[in-house]
Amino acid sequence: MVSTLADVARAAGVHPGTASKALNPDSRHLVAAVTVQRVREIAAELDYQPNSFARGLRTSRSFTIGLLVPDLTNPLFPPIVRGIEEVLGAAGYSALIVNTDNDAKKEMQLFMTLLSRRCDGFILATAFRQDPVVEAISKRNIPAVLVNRSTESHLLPAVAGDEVAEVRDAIKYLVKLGHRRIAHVASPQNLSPGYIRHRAFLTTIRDLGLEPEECPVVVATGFNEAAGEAASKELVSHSTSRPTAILAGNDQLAIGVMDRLSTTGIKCPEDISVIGFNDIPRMDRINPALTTFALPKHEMGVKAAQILQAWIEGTSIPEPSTIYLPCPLIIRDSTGPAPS
Amino acid sequence: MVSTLADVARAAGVHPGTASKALNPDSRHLVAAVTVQRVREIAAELDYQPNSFARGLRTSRSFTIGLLVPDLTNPLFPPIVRGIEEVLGAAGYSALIVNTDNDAKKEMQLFMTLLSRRCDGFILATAFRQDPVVEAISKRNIPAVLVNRSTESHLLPAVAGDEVAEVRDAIKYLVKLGHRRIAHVASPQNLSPGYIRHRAFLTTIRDLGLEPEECPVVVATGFNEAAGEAASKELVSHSTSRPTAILAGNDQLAIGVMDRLSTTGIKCPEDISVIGFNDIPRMDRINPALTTFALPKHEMGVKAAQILQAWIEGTSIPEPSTIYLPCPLIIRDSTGPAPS
DNA sequence: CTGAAAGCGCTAACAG
DNA sequence: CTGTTAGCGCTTTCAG
Repeated sequence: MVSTLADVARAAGVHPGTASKALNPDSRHLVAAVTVQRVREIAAELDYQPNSFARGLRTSRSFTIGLLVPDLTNPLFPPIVRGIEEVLGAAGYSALIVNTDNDAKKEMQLFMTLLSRRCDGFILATAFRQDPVVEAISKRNIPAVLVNRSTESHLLPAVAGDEVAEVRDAIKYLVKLGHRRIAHVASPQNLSPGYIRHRAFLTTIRDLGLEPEECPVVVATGFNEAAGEAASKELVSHSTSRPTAILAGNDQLAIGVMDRLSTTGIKCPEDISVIGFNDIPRMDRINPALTTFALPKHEMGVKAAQILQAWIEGTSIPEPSTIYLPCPLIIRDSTGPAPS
Repeated sequence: MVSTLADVARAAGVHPGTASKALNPDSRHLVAAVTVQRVREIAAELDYQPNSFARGLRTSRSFTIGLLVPDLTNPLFPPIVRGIEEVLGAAGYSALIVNTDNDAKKEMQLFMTLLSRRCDGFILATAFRQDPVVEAISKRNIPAVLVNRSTESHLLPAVAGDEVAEVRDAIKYLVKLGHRRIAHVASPQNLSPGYIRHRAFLTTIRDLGLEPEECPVVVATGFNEAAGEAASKELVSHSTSRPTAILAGNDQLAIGVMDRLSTTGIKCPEDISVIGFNDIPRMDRINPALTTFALPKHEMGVKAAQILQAWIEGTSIPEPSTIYLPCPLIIRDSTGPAPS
C-alpha cells in the first residue's frame, strides 16, 4: 500500500494538519521552514502521493478535465487534443477523453459519466448546432469551451476556424483562375462548419456576381470519402452543364469527389478543380496533391485550453462568443485554370 | 449544486445507508423491492450522480484507467485507443490519456500523476525495451498491460503484432519476386518493434540463404519521413551495389525512403521495391501506393483492454507474456519484380 | 428488511 | 507557528 498523510506526519513527528500545510505550496508559508523541509524529505522518502479522492472530496476540485471528441481516429482531432494537453497538462490537469461518434445520445451519456467524475471543466469538439449537452453545461454553470464547432445559441465560448473567410478566399481564388461554374459538396448541416460554409458559399456566389443556378450545392450525408463520392455523382454526370470546380466540405469529402472524377474519366485539375478544408495529414502526398485550407488545429487546442483554465481558476470569465482563427489557403495540384 | 445521497434518502424517507444499497446493483437485493423502486425514482428525479470522490475514497476504486501513448498524432494509436475504449468504456471505465513523446522522463512523471489519481489499471503503448515505468508498475503489482511494444524483461502481459512473421513474410515475398539484394532501414532499437524486426531480418536473410553483405541494415534515428530519407541516403548512393528492395521499419520511414528514391531519380518499384509496416491511413492513396503489413490496431486495443479488465476485476490474473497478432501483407504498388 | 455509526484521507477554520 | 476538530459523501459492517 501507499503511505498516507498520517504516515508522513507521524514519521516527521508533527500533526497531520501541519504536514498538509507543509506539503501544500499555497499554505507552506504558514509553517516553519525547518518543519517544511523535514516533512518534505520524509514525504519524498516514503514516496507519499496525496490521495486525490480525499483531496477532491474535501476541495471539490479534481484537476481533471473532460474532453469530448467525435472520433480520435479522425486526424483532425489529435492535434487539437495535443494543444489542449500542452497547456492544461502543464497546469496540473489530466484529461479524460471520450469519443462520441457524433451520436447525440452517446454524447449526453458520456457527459453525465464525466460529470459524476467531477471534472473541473470541459472541452467539447462534439457540439451540434443545437446541442443538449451544451445547454446542460451552460445551465449548471460549469466551465467549458467548444472547439472547431459552435452552437446556434452562443451559450459557451468557442474557438474555430474562420470558415466564412475560407469559403470567400476559395471562391475568389477559383474565380481568378477563370472558374464561373463552381459547385459545393457540403458536409452535414447539423454541425456548424457544414452550415456556415454552405451559407458563406451562397452569399459569396451572389457577392461575386456568379450565377447561382450555375453553382449548385449538394449536401453530403456524411464526412468521409464514400459520402463525397456519392454526393458528387449527380453533379458531374452531365458533361455539358457540369461545374469546373468543386468546393468540398472537408478533405475526406474532397478525396471522395476526386475518386468519383477518376472513375468517371474526368481529369483533376484539367477538367475540374477540387478544394478541401482542414489539411489533414498527407494531403500533400495523395494524387493529385490536394489544395485545401490549413486549419490551425494545435493552436485551436491551445486557445481553448487557455480560456478554460482561466475560467476554472477564476482568472477571467470568458464571453460566450466564438474566436475565429484564420486558415491559410494551401495551393497544391488539385486546382488549376478553368478549362476553356 | 448537485444532489447527494443524503438528499435522495431524505426525499425518499429512508436512511442514507438504505438508499445506497437500493442504488447499488450489487446490494439491491438487500432492500425491499418497493423501496428500491421509490429510491431509484427519486434519484432519477433529482438527477442524482454519485460523487466519485466519496465513492472512491471508500472503495479504493476509481473506474478510471491510465492510458499512456507516445503521441496521439501518430495515426497508429487512435485506433488502438478506440479499441480499448470500446471494451473498457462499456464496463464503466473512463480513460485518462497522456502523451509521452517517447521521453522516458516525461513517461515516468506522467505515470506518477496518473498513479496519484488512483487509476485502477494502466495500458501502456509507450514501453521501451527497458522501461522503469514498467518496473515500477510491476513492483507495485498494479494491473497493467502493454500494447504494440514489449519489454525485454517480461514483467507485464503485452499485445503486439507478430513482427517476426511479418519480416519473414516480407522477405519471402521479395525473394519470390526475384530480389536478392534486400536492405533494411530499421526503426530505433530501443523499442521492441525496431529491435525485433531487425533481428528477424538478420535471421531470415541467413535462413533463406541470401548473402548478408548484400543485405545491409541501417538504423534510422527516428520514426518519421525525414529519418527514413536520411537513413536511406547512403544505401542508394552507389548505383552498382545498391539494393533492389528496401524493408523500412514502418510506413513513415518507407515514405521517407521513397522520397529519397524520387529525389535520386530512382524509380519505385521498377528499380527498387519498398515495403512498410503498420498500414497507417491513406497508404493506399500515396504514390506509389505502399505495400505494407496491416497491424490489427483496433483488435490489439480490444485484446489489451480485455486482459486488463479481467485482471482489475480479479476474474483472471494474466501471464506476463506477449500475445502476437498476425499482420496480413497488403500488396500494393511499391513492390514489383526485381530489375534484371 | 432498515437504521445507526464508523471511517476512507484529506483540508480548512479555529484555538492555542 | 502548530495542534485540534470537523466534515466532504459515500459504503459497509453491525444491530435491531
